Amino acid sequence: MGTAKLLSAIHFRPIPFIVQNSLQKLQIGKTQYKPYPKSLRNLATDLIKSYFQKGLTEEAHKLFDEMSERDVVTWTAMISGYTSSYHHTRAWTVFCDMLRNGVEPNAFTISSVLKACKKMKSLSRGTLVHGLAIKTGTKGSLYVDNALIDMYGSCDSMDDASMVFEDINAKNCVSWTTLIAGYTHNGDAYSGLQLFRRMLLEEAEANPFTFSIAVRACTSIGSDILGKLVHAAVICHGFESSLPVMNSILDMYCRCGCTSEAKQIFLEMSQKNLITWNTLIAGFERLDSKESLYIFSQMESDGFSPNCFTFTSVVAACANLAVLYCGQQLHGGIFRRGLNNNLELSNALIDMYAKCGSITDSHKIFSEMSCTNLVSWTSMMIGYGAHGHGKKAVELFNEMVRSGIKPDKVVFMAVLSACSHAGLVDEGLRYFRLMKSYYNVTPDQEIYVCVVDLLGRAGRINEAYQLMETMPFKPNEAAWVALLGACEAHRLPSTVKLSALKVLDLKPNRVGTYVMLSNLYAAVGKWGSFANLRKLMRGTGDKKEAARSWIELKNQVYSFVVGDNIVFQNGQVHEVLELLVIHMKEAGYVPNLDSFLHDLEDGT
DNA sequence: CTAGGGTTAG
Repeated sequence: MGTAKLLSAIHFRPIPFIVQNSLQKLQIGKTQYKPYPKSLRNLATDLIKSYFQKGLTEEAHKLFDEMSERDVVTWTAMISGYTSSYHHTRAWTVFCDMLRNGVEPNAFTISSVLKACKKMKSLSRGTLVHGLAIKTGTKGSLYVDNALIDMYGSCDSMDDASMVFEDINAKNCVSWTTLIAGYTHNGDAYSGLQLFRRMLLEEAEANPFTFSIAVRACTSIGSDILGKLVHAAVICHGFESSLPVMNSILDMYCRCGCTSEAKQIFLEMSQKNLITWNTLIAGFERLDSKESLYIFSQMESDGFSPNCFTFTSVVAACANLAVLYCGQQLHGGIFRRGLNNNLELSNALIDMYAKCGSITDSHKIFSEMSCTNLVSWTSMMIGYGAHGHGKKAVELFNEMVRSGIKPDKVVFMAVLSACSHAGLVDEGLRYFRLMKSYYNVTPDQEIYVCVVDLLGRAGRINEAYQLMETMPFKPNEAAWVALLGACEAHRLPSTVKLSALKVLDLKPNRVGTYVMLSNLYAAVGKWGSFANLRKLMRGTGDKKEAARSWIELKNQVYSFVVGDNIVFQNGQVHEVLELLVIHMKEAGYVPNLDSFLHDLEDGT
């Protein structure tokens, strides 16, 4: 019976005992023909491999258990099967069993188990295997050495990775690429690029893999200048035809903010795939959300079908633009395509609905998710915070902790900001203390700014100022801006002046600060200082953009600034705005017209 | 039976 035939027979309905029968039948010939046992094992190994490829790990395990004779190849097939199907710990267990059974590992085994160590991020086990590789003489095989580089690189041990690399006398392309990737993934992209340069100088053979990781290194540094150099090298080596390489170049230009370069590359690319479109759409979501929606419509008319990556970006674009109707339409498309179970996409939808003002829809998505992660909870809490439901955000935090998810820095920023906007000062301060003492998260500068804001908004300016003095950082611009806003809101002219001057010291061109300060001078009748400051402001060359508001009405977004005659744009918009003003007055809102008057005098 | 690369969220 041929292997192929046997394999196809069990393809759809794997029944191990049938296989076992077949194997036993084959064993009849064992006494007559010596080579049979070996081919028998080969056949079983082929089966194991085939089971793993189909994702049938249990079947592979059963067959392995039923085998009377196993050689290195069989053991290795199990190890590499488990490793490539994300059962790293089981791969390790099999490896240990193998050693206990007295089977000596070969180069195949060692590189497979090193991959498992890499996935487990276990430096201790990886180092153990390194020693074993030396003992068994398998170190020296390029496969083993390259796997060692990769393992050390993934376990944040770049010195060891580099040592193994330098020890190889016949380095190949994989050796170079793996080490470059190691540096880049460890946040040391400069060393990665330095190595890449050395590689080109030594005229080692580079392939598309090498170039895409080099481009990625430039992206993580955020340097389009280096990126352009690598791009030139790509052209010199004739890898412009490689789609992965061009996709990473496109990503690099997007993330470095080079809008026109990104567009040009995209237009010039002779072949594009879904990843190409997704990269461009994701890039423009960050740079120009409106444009990313336009690109999305082009993609569909170009015959590409969006996947969850695509939708995640365009949903985020809707969140940035606060266009609810558009977001709802996308949500419909997501549902039709059955993508509504994707974790990242659901997280983006939570954020979108919250930013578009529909917090109930955010919660509906959140509550219907089959699995959630830290980001899901955080998005929901940020949504509640922005809608003024500080209590709900805090409740959610406690529920999250109870469900066994460990909070990180961003969650605490969400809690603190929610407390700040809901006036839950003491609650916020309690979490700030627990953050260090109980959750073991070290507060950074951004967290301190949140707490300054928390105290400031509540009018506890002195405490806010004290915290700024005692925090382990020199107060940055953001901290002073938070204090400045608080002082202004609580009408404390002397502290406004102090903090405004501090902000100007740290960021001389911040026009908003000049505006606040000049309004302050005007309020106390110091017209001379007021005029001086306004003059200074013009000298900064940084113009304050007029504050823009917008309203979405019947699938159309209308934006306007002070003084726009909205009746001309659309009578209905005007009506809606009038209604809003009535509601606001009913709710007791008294507009602050202090600064408004001065702006009129200034003629702006 | 063995090694390296391209797109997603707070």
